Amino acid sequence: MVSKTGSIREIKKIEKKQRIHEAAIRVMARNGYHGTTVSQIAKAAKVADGTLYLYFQNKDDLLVGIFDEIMDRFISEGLSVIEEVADPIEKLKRIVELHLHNLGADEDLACIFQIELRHNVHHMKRFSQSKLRQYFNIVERIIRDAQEQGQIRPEVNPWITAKILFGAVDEMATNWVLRTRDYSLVDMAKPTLDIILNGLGTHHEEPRSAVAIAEAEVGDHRGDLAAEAQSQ
Amino acid sequence: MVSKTGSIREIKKIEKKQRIHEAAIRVMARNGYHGTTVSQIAKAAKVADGTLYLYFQNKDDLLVGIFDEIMDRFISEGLSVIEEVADPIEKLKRIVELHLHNLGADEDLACIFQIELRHNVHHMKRFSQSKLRQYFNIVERIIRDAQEQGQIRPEVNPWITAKILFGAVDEMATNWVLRTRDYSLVDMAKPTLDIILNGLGTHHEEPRSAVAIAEAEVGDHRGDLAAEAQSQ
Amino acid sequence: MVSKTGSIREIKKIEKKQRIHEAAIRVMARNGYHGTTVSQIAKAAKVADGTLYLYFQNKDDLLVGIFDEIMDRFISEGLSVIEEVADPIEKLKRIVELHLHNLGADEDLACIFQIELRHNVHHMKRFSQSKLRQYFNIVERIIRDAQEQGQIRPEVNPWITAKILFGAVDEMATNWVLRTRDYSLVDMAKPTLDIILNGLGTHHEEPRSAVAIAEAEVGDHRGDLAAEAQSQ
Amino acid sequence: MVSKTGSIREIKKIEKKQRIHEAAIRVMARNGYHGTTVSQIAKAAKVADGTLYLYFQNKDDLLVGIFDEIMDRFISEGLSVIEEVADPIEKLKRIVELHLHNLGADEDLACIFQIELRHNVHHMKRFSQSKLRQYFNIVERIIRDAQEQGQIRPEVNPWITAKILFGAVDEMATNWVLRTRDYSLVDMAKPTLDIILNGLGTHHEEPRSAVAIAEAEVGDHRGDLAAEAQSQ
DNA sequence: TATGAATGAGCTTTCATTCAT
DNA sequence: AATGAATGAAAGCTCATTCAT
Repeated sequence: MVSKTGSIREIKKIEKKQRIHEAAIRVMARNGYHGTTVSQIAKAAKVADGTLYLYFQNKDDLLVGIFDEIMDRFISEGLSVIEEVADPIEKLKRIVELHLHNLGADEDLACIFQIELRHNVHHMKRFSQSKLRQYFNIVERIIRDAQEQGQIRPEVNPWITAKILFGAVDEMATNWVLRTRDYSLVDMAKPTLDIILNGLGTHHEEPRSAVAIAEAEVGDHRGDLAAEAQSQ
Repeated sequence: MVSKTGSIREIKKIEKKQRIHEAAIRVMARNGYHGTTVSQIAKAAKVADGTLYLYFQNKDDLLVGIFDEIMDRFISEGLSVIEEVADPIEKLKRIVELHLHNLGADEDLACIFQIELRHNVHHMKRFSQSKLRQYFNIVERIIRDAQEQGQIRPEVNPWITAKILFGAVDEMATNWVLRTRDYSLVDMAKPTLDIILNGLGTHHEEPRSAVAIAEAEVGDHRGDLAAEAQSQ
Repeated sequence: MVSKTGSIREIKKIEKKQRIHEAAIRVMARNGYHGTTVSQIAKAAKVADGTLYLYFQNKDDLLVGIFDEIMDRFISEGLSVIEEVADPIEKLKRIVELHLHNLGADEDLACIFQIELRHNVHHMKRFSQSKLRQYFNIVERIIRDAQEQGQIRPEVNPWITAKILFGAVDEMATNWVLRTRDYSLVDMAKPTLDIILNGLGTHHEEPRSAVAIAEAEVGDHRGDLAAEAQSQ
Repeated sequence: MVSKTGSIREIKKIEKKQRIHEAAIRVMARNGYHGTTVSQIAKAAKVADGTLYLYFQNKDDLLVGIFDEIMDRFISEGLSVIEEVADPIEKLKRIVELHLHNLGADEDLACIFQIELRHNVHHMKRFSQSKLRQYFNIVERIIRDAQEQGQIRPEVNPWITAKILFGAVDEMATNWVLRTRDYSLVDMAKPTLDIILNGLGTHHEEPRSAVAIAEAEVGDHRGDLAAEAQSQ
């Protein structure tokens, strides 16, 4: 009576949970949270309606689960990425690029993350607390480090700065989702970083930040970008 | 067949429409769009359920109507505000301040604007098009003017810049709504503008904006957000 | 204070009642009783919604009023028509022709009469009693006369006979309404009468009834009719 | 994913659909289509309101389903009945008898069939097309056969004849429903057939049908309808 | 573990009718 | 007599959730 294949079953269980997650993301990205029925998700995941309730408490819990999964992945990826470099400014760059890269790589996921997860105050609060707060804490830590190293003006508030950075990046992502994704989201990282990091910089020491220099390398692509932006 | 009291009735009609709008904002701010029933709105507006449908096609149209009303007010106010000054940088500052002032003055309105109006892709698209596009066009226009006058670096993309500015301000507003509004929203205008305008600026003329200097005076209380916010 | 124009007002009142009747027939013929709102009728009659209730107790009463009006007209016309001839068989012919002529002359009226007035048991009962009973009584009386004069077999039951005649004529009318009225309804009178009167006749005295002879005069039109019928 | 008890469930499903049909017929016969709520039908069928929608798309589809079911049964019964005899006239007699027998055996069904299924033009059209057309085609075919065998006058139009026959039978049925069914409906078959078949006949071979002779035996009780009807 | 038929609360919306003007 | 804005009861339908199999 003792299950000898416990671990295999465990894997299958995780697989099925994952399958339901994936299905939910696909269906909800197209129909929205309230426009999607539990039956639709079940059908897309190729399980029975009732089976969903073996893995999730209710429809809402499913959405929350998706959020937590996304955030866990984002954070662990973010942590490993910033470990690769020592320079705080470079860390910020990498985080923003990863953020936009991840969303830009999965349109449905981006749609869920930018819109469906925020469909009411309750979700928004949950969204802005817990996991997202970790994200902000990491960013704030880096900003403080940069301030200590004289790369960012000492007088700016790290919390506000993190908000501004996130807000700008978030707006880029949302806009990309709503614009039927007809341009590369990750390409928005550089111009965004240019402006904000420049705004944060201590310009008297070094008139142009490392970012600005890196940006300068992009060179003539800027014209493309501007053209693209205006063609929307 | 002709109404003798046409004008009076017309006024009453507008008043009632306004009353329903107000009621909807109050109730939806607390319960969310899907958590609010038409009956609840009707009761809050002190009209019968059916009366709502004399003024709005359906529940969704009611939300759309609120959005249009808000945006019309914001835009007309914004236009009159930027006419008062000639300097483009000053115009941007005033717009941001007005934006945060308006939302900060009505918590329920801010909640509707920041969250409920965006509860699905359909609304988001409507939100980002039409009226909001006017808003962006105005901001872009000012940015271009500032570039021509040498106040903003010529190489930044006005479209992206407008997005960044809006994203930062929007994030400030959303955060304020989710944080149970325990600090002054409009006070977020200055630090936000400081960073972004600084990032946009041609730093050789004026190394530090007046805002940055004012900010610097606040000193070292940066750890405490509320203090920071209120100290502005 | 005494109305000197009482009679004129009375006329206007009747006119308005008539106008509402007409409007109701037009609108209901297209949308059906339940598919038509009181407002639609009011608008078509160019009166306010509330005005309808000055002339009718409720929506149902309006339909009943239409029925009574139609029947009164049909019966009075029928009575005057049968007075013009003495022969009972000829009377029956004239009644059937009048019946189909009246309905065939007004498509909307036919639609109301054949379908909307019968939309539930309650109306059907009212329909088959009162006014329609007068109609049947007249037909039965003529059938009895024809039996006394040896034109119709004495053993047939006048009540059943009247039902059969009405049923056949009624089916013709209903079919015409449903078939988008692409043929002449009154043309159905002769072949219908041919079969039924022939079935009622005392064929040993006169192998062909007067009707059959009259019908023979139609001659070659029969081919047209058959062709038309089959083309449906 | 595969149901092990598929066949049993399938049977139960059909049974439940049937149960809902029955319930709908009972309730609608008393209250009419518009006078009956979905909840009433569900309660009568002893299922939940929502269960109805697992078997029918909407309230209207339920009515349509009933119609199709009735017609399928009528037509298959009709086909088997007319195969039992070779004589076309006898076939017509049997069809009419079956028609009135079926309706006369279930008062509620008759009520639905004669009245509720025809409650607006849309239903009438659906009623007169599709299934009912099959019925008419069968009757027309028999009439043509009878014409070829010299039993029905060659000059009568089969289409019109079928309409007259149906109209007469239909009126009998409707009248029976409205008359609180205080006599036997199937007894109306003989006198109806007597008149119409006599009207269609080629009277030189057999001056009087067997039906007419049988009818003649009833004698002089013709004043009393019930007696007449029951004496058949 | 998995199923999916069944549930029934709860929603939006309609519209005949009223009544203050 | 005429108006038409306001009413609110009432209905059809959906769908998250349950539970017998």
